[in-house]
Amino acid sequence: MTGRAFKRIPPNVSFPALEERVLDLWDEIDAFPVSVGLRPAESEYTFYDGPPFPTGSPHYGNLLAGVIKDVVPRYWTMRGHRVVRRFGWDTHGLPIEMEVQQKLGLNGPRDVAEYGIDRFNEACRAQVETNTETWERITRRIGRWVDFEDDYKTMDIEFMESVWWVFKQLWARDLVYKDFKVLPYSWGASTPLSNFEANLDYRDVDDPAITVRLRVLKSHGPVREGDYLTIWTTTPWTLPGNLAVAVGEDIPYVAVKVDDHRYWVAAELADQVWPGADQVAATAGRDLLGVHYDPPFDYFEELRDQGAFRVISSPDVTTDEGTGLVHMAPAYGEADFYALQENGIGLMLDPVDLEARFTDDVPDVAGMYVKDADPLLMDLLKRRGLLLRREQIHHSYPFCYRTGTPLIYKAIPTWFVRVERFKDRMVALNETIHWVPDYVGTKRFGNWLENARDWAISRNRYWGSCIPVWECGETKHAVCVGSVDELEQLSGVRLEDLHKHIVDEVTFPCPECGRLMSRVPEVLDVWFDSGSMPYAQHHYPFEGSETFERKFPADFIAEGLDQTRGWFYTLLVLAAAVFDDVPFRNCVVNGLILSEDGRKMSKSLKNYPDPMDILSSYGADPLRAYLINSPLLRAEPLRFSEAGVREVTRTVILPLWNAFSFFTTYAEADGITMDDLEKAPKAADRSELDRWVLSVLQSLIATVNQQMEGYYLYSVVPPMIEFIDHLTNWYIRRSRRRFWRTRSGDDTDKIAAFATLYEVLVTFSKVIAPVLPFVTEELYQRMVIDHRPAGAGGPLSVHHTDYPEPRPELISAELETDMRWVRQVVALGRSLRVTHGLKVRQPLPSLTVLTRDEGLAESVSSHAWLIAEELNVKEVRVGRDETELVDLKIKADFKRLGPRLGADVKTVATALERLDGESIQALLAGAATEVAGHEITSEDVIVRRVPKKGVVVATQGPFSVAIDTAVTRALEIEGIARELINRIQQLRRDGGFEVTDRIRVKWSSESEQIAVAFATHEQVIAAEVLAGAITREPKITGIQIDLDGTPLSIAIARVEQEVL
RNA sequence: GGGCCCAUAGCUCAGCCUGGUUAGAGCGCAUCCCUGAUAAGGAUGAGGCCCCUGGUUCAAGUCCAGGUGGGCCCA
Repeated sequence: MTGRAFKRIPPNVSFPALEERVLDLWDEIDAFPVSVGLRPAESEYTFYDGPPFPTGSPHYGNLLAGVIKDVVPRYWTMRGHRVVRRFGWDTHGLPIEMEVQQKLGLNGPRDVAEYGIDRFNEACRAQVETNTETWERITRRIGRWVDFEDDYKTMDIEFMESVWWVFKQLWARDLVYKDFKVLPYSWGASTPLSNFEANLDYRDVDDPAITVRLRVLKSHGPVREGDYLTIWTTTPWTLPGNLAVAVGEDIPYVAVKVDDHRYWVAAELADQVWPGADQVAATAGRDLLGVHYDPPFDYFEELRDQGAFRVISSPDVTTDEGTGLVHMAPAYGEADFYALQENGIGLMLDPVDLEARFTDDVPDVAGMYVKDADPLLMDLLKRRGLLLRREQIHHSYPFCYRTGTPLIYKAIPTWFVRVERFKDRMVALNETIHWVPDYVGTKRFGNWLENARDWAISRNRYWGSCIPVWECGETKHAVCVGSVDELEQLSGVRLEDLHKHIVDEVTFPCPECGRLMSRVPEVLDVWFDSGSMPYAQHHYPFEGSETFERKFPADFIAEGLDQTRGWFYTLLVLAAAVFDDVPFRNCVVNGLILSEDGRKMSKSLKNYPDPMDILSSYGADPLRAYLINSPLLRAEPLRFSEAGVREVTRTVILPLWNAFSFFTTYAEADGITMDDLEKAPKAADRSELDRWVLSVLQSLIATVNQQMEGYYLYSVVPPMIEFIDHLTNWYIRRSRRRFWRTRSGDDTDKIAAFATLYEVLVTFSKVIAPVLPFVTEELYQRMVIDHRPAGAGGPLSVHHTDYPEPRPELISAELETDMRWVRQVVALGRSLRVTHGLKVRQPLPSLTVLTRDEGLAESVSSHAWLIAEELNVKEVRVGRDETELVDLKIKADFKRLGPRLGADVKTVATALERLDGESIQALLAGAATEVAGHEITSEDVIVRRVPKKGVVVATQGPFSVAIDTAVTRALEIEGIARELINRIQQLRRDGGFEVTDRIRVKWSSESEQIAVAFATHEQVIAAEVLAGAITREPKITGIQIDLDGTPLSIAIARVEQEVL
């Protein structure tokens, strides 16, 4: 035990500076690794880090994810589990490639090829390394404990080899296939984009819109040879790729006669396309099916033999715009592609290369960029007599968010995972995952799974994991390679890097024909990396199988709502396909952080404060609590506001700090030591206020544990704020005097108070430590570590301690209820004083609580002294007869009567309101009354209390509070004495006196009242202001004070204690 | 176009699942108080077509349908 007294902690503090010191302390004592190592390996609680792209610097979204991924592991660590936290880096993919392209001044794949894929990929690798530094700095600053040394990067060979293994598992289960897919395609980046990427940059632009006629070759049903089909398109460049025209089977079509020609068009659009023209024939779309026509261009005439150039059916045809006959080019529209396949035209025709230039198959425009070819193609159509109309349309069109070039839709050979085959299993597995909030899992993610489509996993890029498939150019035989060893066996080459520029060099003979096989050119979607991380981070199954098995599935992951289709999905796809298991058991999903104006945070708009600035002016603790205690944790968006961060400092951190400062101030003043606290009576024997605050604390612990166990992080901070209110605005406020009682024979109560506050502060620090790791650490260091005897063992950090668990023996529901009533009575009493202009310093004779509720009456009378002291009244009475001061009004209890009386409830309610006082009394006394034909008892009504005119009464719920305002002469004098105390205290403060300084008071005044007050209450005044002597002087040069209109001079001076 | 979510005080949000007749909190604002925690703390007050329109019901902020506006994801 240590006999060293507590040292005063000043109330003013710079939290950011404090946090920096705590960070250094953590480094010094290896706090994070020790916190992991302290817990037994068998108790492992697994957490997967969702790897971020190390592009740019981290934004609030990353910080939020980081905070959640810190709070939960800190909690479970304190609950006794080992939580290993490896940082993960998502190092591949378009974001990095684009960053590097810009840096190197490369525009698109042609430049990359010229620059050299090897040099390019190495540049990407270097870029990743440079970006990681900022991340480490800000992650450390926000207090996130995560291991940057034992991290994993998706570009490490071990990781990439496991990805190959995962791919091969799919391959072996026949879950991989190759097909065309029409994708948004950026010719600037020479790559297909995801739909998400395609949506990033829509712009309003002008495009051509042309109406074209196609000649019918042969009569067919209502259609005659020489008729024309009318089609409409905004992408003339797709016309050379035309293979069919689609109609809706149930859409009515008509032929109109113009200049002796018959034009087919949807009936609904006929007037728009051919205003005023005569309709000479009509039929349903289904009768047009099979009509042969002459294509707009004749480059691919030979395809007619394979079924092209006829009218087909498509459910996607609408009559919203155009002509109701839709030009179909399988390479440039997803709907086109499927419609043609459905109609047995399995052809692919794509005369456009990967840089969006026409191939030599279209000699008229060969080599031209497709959009530039539009005018030429239109001229050609005109010359062929097919162009009916040429207009401009203003519409929004997608652009590549990276290169700013217009996107086109284009069929790309693509590798797919057959997700549809096992999606039902995924749905079933998902039902076993605990999602917070739950609707994200059941609705949003569940629905998404039910509609899951096969996953396109290939990308035509450079910096990524390779698709480990080698193909023979001759026989098309394909071999999937699942490891470095396997590749070595096949090729004799042992690779030490698995990136494209290395792997593509490796070839081996085809087992079927003996010619060389080479790797397919595509790399994998980066999401394949992310989804493989449970296995690949441990280099499973090549090593670490035991580790992997222990850590799969994860107990907990957390990411943003936008990952529903991203990480959450790919994790589940691969886990379900390869292990038939869930990849994680609990998932916390957070919402999106918007700027204060409700828009997206945008670097270019600068509509939000820099995260690092917030951290250095407010600190990490308030930012963490602000983010955790926000709609974000319900997966709803938050408008980020600096004021919100400040608010947390004021409502949570400062009060806690003030309580801490209060304790140390008086502990120092009194020379309190740990030895003293050890001698405190045990909790059950302490005063009621002590037992109450300990009970409230235990209840808080129960609540917080329950919420944390359910991952309901959003329910954690509000009860903590409530507790802080109980602690500071009631416990400390009402206990203050107990802390500054001077040393005497019986210090038991004072020591009990100190011990209680000590226990509360230390325990509460542990409770809130996962959310506010810094300030709680400081408190723990000063309160616990500084007073630990040299050589004694024990946790070196609050984060090494065990999380508090509720001690039921300390909880008293009854006491908590009592105090709730007391605080309500006090609130009403305060309100009465304020509304009637009765200062609290003026003592009043009495306060009366009126209620019919016996329990409430009991609570109040057994705590009368508390209320009296707080409200400065001489006596607190409890009365049962409310009618002296309030009028009782009753109202129907609709909730009870409604179901019983149905429509009659209204009549009864009206009748009840008209009841006279006597009947009300009788009813409330227990008599049943007949009202409007129904029997009504006191149970059926709600009582309202209205203060009578002319009394000082306030009511709330089941009780009323009245104050006697008659101020006697004695009370008036006492009030003045309290004013005097107040002024002298003010002088002490202004004079910069220590709370322990003794003083001498001299005063001078003409007022008899003041003289009487000093004389009558000299003892009290002297004791309150620590004055040894109070003397009246005829005239002094003290400070002039105006006491409610009466002039007064007071002078105080510090005196040595001996003088007392 | 589809799925999911959101809309309540000037601002940020509870309440809605389980309907009940005076809709709450915090911030901000105004007025005031207290202070042996003092660059804190507290009280009181003003401030609401609970997005709109229908429906169900004795009764709708709450349940249902349809709109409007916003967000995320997907077409």
